[in-house]
Amino acid sequence: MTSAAAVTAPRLTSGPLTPAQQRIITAAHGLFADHGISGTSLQMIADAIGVTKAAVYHQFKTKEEIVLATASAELRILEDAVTAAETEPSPDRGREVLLTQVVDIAVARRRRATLLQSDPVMVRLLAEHEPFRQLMDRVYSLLVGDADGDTRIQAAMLASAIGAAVVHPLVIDLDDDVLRAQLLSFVQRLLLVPHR
Amino acid sequence: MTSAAAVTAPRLTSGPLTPAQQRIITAAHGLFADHGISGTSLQMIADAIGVTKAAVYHQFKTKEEIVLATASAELRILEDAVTAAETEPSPDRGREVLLTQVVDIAVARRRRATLLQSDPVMVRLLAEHEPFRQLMDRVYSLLVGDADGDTRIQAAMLASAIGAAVVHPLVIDLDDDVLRAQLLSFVQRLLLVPHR
Amino acid sequence: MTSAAAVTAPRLTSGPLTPAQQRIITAAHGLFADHGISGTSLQMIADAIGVTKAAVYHQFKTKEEIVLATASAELRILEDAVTAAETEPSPDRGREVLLTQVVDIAVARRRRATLLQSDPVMVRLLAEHEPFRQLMDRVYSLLVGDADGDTRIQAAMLASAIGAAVVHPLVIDLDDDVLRAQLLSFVQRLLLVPHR
Amino acid sequence: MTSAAAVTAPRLTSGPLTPAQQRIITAAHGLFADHGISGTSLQMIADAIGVTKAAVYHQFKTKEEIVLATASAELRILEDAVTAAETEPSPDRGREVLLTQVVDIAVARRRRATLLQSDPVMVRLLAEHEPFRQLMDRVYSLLVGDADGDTRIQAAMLASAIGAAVVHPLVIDLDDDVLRAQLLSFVQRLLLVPHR
DNA sequence: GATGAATGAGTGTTCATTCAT
DNA sequence: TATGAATGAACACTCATTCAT
Repeated sequence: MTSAAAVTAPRLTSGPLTPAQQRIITAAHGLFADHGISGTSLQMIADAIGVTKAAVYHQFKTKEEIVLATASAELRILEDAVTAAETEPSPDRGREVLLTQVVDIAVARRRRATLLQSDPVMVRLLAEHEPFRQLMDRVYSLLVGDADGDTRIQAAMLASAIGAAVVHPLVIDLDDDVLRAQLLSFVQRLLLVPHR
Repeated sequence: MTSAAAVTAPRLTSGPLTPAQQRIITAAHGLFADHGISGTSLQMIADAIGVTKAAVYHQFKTKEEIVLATASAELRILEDAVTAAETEPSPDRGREVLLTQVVDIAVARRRRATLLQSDPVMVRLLAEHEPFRQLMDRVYSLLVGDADGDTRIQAAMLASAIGAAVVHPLVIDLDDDVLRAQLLSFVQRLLLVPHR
Repeated sequence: MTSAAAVTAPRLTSGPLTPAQQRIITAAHGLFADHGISGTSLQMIADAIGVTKAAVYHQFKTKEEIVLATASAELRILEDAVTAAETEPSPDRGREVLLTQVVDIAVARRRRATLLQSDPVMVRLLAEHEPFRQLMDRVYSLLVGDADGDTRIQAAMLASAIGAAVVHPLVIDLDDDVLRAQLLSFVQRLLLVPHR
Repeated sequence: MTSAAAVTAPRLTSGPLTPAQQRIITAAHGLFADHGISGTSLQMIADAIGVTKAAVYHQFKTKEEIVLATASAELRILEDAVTAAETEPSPDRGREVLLTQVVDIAVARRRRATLLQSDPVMVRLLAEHEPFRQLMDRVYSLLVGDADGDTRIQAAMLASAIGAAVVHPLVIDLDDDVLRAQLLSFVQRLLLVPHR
């Protein structure tokens, strides 16, 4: 059932990026994370990779397209995790698999990942773009499923908390492996241990 | 000890705001939350309250001052909670008092609160401004104390979870009381359940 | 009947222009006539009157607004002629009065007038803006009335001849009075000589 | 005499256009008529025929060359009419033949023809390019010849009026044959019937 | 307290054009 | 023949900010 959904779910993006496009979105992503999307100009992106603004525009028709491409690059990784989780037989296992993978992704990508959750421009874009909405629907469906109210909220909080926690000042200089282990332990404790 | 710090800690802002200033930062805060700080122009703020740009400049010398004022308004509430927590005799009690209050604040103010954590402009401002840094030091000191890595991650998770969870799509339409109860439960489980 | 229409007909523009706005549209009109509307940049307009682009934008929100204002200035004169013609008791007299006045206007303003008929940007603007469309309806109603195809062509010839002739290279250096007399003669012969 | 001039007059353009070039100037002409020359970009032209900008540049070295080519295509038809008129023995007959043909051309090509008279870019180009100037000299020589002042102006006005009238809103949906017949009748009446 | 006018530097985007392939 | 990548200059427009009134 869950696996059936995975089969028909549309992928996020049109095609692979050219090396030139890759360089642009890599630079853009870093700048977006540092200055916010609105605070990042195309001039800054162009300067960062040593080309002209017009050259950037040759690869992407608009700034929005660049933003979308950075989001896609990030979300494609999440999509794979979701697809994997959807093949799990039980909702509980699916939820656990997804959160475990989310921890991995969040820790591994740290700073970059935050962009997706926090920047208002990105939030609006994700809310408006159908493929993104569909992916988030699948995520929520996995997290929430047929769970009761308490479990729903806890799953949502956990997902958010993981994303936000990995960039928190208190842990910013922590080793990746230590952080990942700790987070996984938290997830299991909070998700699985029944709440008295 | 903790209370001693509170005595000498400098307050966040110069003085109370005039009604005209209040109207400006109220409008600004809403716009910042919607479009980000970089994405909000003084023209938008002026339009939102029906005055001219120059009138806004009459109240605040720069845009940064407006941003600072919106942050101060939010953080002053947090400061009171911190000050209260610092008077508690035991670190454990202090932490609990702080978290309980923070949950209350976060739930009550919901959307507005995110701004402080997420917007890159705000993050930079908070990192650069001494009074903000001192307040955050007090917060972390209360949460973490002289703790090891595990506890730090715990605290980061707590802070992040509270901040992020209250604006999560899955809980955005939840009743305030339900959300507050859930968050408190979440906090307690993270704090109390021993970690093997 | 005709006069009744005049009473209710809406005027073309909102209000009188400030001196600063006047300077802008005067300069703009000349540049539009020389380089076309698309061929005239706001930089050119700003340079022509010795201010910055931003100063121009302080007076008019968009380039289109400037174009509209130049059109309005020109058409307001036409509107007065139309209003006068509409008070004439007989359609024939109304037509004659209008054409006589239009000849005067066209000759007096010469180059500037062409802009309205020829520039594709202006043509589109006039076609889209309701007040302009209404004025042209009144003009055509006066010229054509409930006439058949022949008369329509006659009217089109008249309007075109006047508009086009005044800027024709062969007459461009002609004395105003001579040109006006010729045009009037032309108009009368088109109108009076019966068509077999 | 008039015919002698025709023999030595240089033709307008270098040579016949390749099919690829034809497709380009056909598309360009339509776009020029709709958006003006300044308002038409090479990208628009390339898109209109489904090739790349660079492909267009492979056929024409500059945008000006495209504009020139569209003008040439139009003016070559006029040139034939002029050449025919120049073989007429009497100036009066020459004038009549020319205007008759101009009516035919103007009606048959309608919208496209206006471009030549109205667009400021085209006007400048025609004024600067020697072959165009020579053709216009021949036209004016035919129209004006040794005529007196009145006839000169009338002929000029007629020529202009015909060009402008065929695209006038009042006649835009009229049948070509009806329009042509009417215009011819006007021309004969105004040109030949003596003015009392 | 507030306004209108102005500015210099920037925004995202498009321009005509070139050139290696 | 045609393309894709690139560029410098320009485009319309907005920015935060200043200042005389």
